Amino acid sequence: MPKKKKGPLHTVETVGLDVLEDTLSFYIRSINIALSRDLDDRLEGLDVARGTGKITTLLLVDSHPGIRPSVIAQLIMRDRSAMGRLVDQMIEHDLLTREAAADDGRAQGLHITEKGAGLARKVRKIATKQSSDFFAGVPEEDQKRLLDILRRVYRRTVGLGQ
Amino acid sequence: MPKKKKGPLHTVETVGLDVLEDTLSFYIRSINIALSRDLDDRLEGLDVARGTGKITTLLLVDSHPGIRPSVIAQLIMRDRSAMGRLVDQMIEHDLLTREAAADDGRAQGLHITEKGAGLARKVRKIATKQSSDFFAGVPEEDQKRLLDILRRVYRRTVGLGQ
DNA sequence: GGAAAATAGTTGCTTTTGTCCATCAAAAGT
DNA sequence: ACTTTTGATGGACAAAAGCAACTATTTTCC
Repeated sequence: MPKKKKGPLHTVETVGLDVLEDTLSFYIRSINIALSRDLDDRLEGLDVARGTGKITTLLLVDSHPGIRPSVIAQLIMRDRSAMGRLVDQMIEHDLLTREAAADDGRAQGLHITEKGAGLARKVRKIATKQSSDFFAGVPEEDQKRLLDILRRVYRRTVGLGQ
Repeated sequence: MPKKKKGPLHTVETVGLDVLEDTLSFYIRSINIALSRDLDDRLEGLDVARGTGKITTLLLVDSHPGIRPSVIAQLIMRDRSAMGRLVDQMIEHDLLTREAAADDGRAQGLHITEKGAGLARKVRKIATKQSSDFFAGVPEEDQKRLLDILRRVYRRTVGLGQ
């Protein structure tokens, strides 16, 4: 009979997650934390640290010149004031420019700068690399399926038809 | 020929997500936001609002009496000081109690209160309900597979053997 | 044509949260 | 005995998110 090891009853290895074991929210939340930290590390010093939406904003402005802040806000589920501040930051870092929209006096159009475009290229690589790293060991087919499901859930949540 | 509709070039419906379209982090982040807000709504007034780890803590303490704060901290990926404050809050709300661990003078064991146990029962229902609501329209089999993948990624991230 | 409602954006404020750092006590390893 | 980890606490600080109020423009609709 093995010697009784003294120590805590419940350790990280032995505890079950209760009902959370089969629940979306727990995993999503945890993985989100892990993913964010990891991304911060990978973006070290890249002017776009702390993924509060900067990455999405950067890429969207790069691929959709003239896009409006409010559109991005909806996509990243933030309110306009937060979005405004985000844009301020990025302009200070010389990643974007802001112009009045031609057709609507209330709105603005965002445009990428040279520096922003360069950064966008790097960020694209990093983001896709991270994704595939986290998927290490998961069969290609499952990856696709997972992304598919998440995409569907996301689109429904944001209020886009499937 | 259809009349040219004036309006912004890029709308929420028409923009693509660039490279993020196929990237884990974006969806995880967004869905996390949506999920958190939704959960807050469902937990309205339930003493465990704002899901910063309270839910996980509550359930874990309920199903693992005597569990230590530091173990929970690891599972929810927070540092001990944040965890301590979390426990403080929950003790104030009379959901938990804190005792010195019998076998280790530094450590504590957490225990659930009556009130906490009652809340845990409600929270379990709410959490599973939310999960299935978000999965609406996704075939059972895919749900299982998705959770499976997320579980694997999570366990690896926290540092548990597969 | 004009009043009312909706939309885009900005600003200020408050609250929450998380992180960093130092400290202290106990345990484990040498 | 000593040094090094580990568990927990407290303070200070910074980032971030949510709210509400306000301006300016546009759209709606009577």
